[in-house]
Amino acid sequence: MNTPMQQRSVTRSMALVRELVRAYQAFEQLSSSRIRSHGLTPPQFDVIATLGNTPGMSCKELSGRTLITKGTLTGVLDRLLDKGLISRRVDANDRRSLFVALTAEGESVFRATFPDVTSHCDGAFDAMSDEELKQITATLAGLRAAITAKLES
Amino acid sequence: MNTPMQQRSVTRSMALVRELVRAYQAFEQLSSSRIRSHGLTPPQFDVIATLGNTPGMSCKELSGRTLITKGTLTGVLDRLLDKGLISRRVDANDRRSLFVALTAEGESVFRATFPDVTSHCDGAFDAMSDEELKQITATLAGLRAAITAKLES
DNA sequence: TCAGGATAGTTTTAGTTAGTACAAAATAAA
DNA sequence: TTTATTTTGTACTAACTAAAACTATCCTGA
Repeated sequence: MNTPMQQRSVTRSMALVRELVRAYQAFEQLSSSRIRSHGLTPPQFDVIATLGNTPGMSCKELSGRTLITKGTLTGVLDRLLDKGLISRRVDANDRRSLFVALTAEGESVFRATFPDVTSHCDGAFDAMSDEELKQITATLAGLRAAITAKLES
Repeated sequence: MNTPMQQRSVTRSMALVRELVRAYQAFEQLSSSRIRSHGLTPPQFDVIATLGNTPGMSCKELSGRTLITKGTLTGVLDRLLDKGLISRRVDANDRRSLFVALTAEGESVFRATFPDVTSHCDGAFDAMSDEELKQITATLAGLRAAITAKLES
């Protein structure tokens, strides 16, 4: 059992954390359902969206930009390859490296899905002013900074 | 290609969403690493924490409180059973239902891990005042409300 | 009472995740 | 050059995830 003082300390951030998790989950649900309606999973969409409007990139860069770890990325790319949406070929300069790019069909999927998903999600914030969005963004950045600081300690 | 107007509209909430995701991921990393140091996974800890200080409950109730879907819960409970931390027994009143509770060892794991994990995570917000926490919580609640409203439309 | 529907939990399927180990290739050091 | 280290991507494992199908049980209304 905790003393009352410890209990109070432990509980101090609980409401905040719960709201953070809920807001995140709500957004995930919003974007995920729209993405799945296009026959893609969220990580697959993430890859398509990252490759869109680029000439392509290495797995390393793709992994860094999408925050998908390299082990996971292998499987995601496998499935996109099966669907014919990407191409994978060895880099001429560095034979360890693969150059990943959208195929013509991948490009067309990108053009069809990306604006739809982003504008749908954007619609959640129609009622907010630019100023409001800016303030919330700053609040979230501060929150992340506090958590990151603790992570690094 | 989008027209400039569409592009602006699509991009309006991007910074906000990115910060929301990052703040969430940072918190997940903070709590997850502490939980894993106790030899539990986050869902396993979630179950232990939910069962702690209760006489036990059905899978249905456990699923509702932890937000773990019932199919996933089966596997999580299997592994906690293997570790000897929970018991599962058929409800006498309703033979479809299972009554899940912590074992003595599960109770002791709860007492050892729960205060440690929550106080560690709480430490991220030491530099913030109660007032600040309250404001951020309210901001997040508003954000969630906006997203939920869109979800339901 | 008994047929149909609702409910509780498990199983199945497809996919994502982190983490570890690994092989091949590139780079640095001796 | 030969050795050592780093980097890139893949393979594999254990765990988690949602969703849908399935099984057993319960309940309700004719």
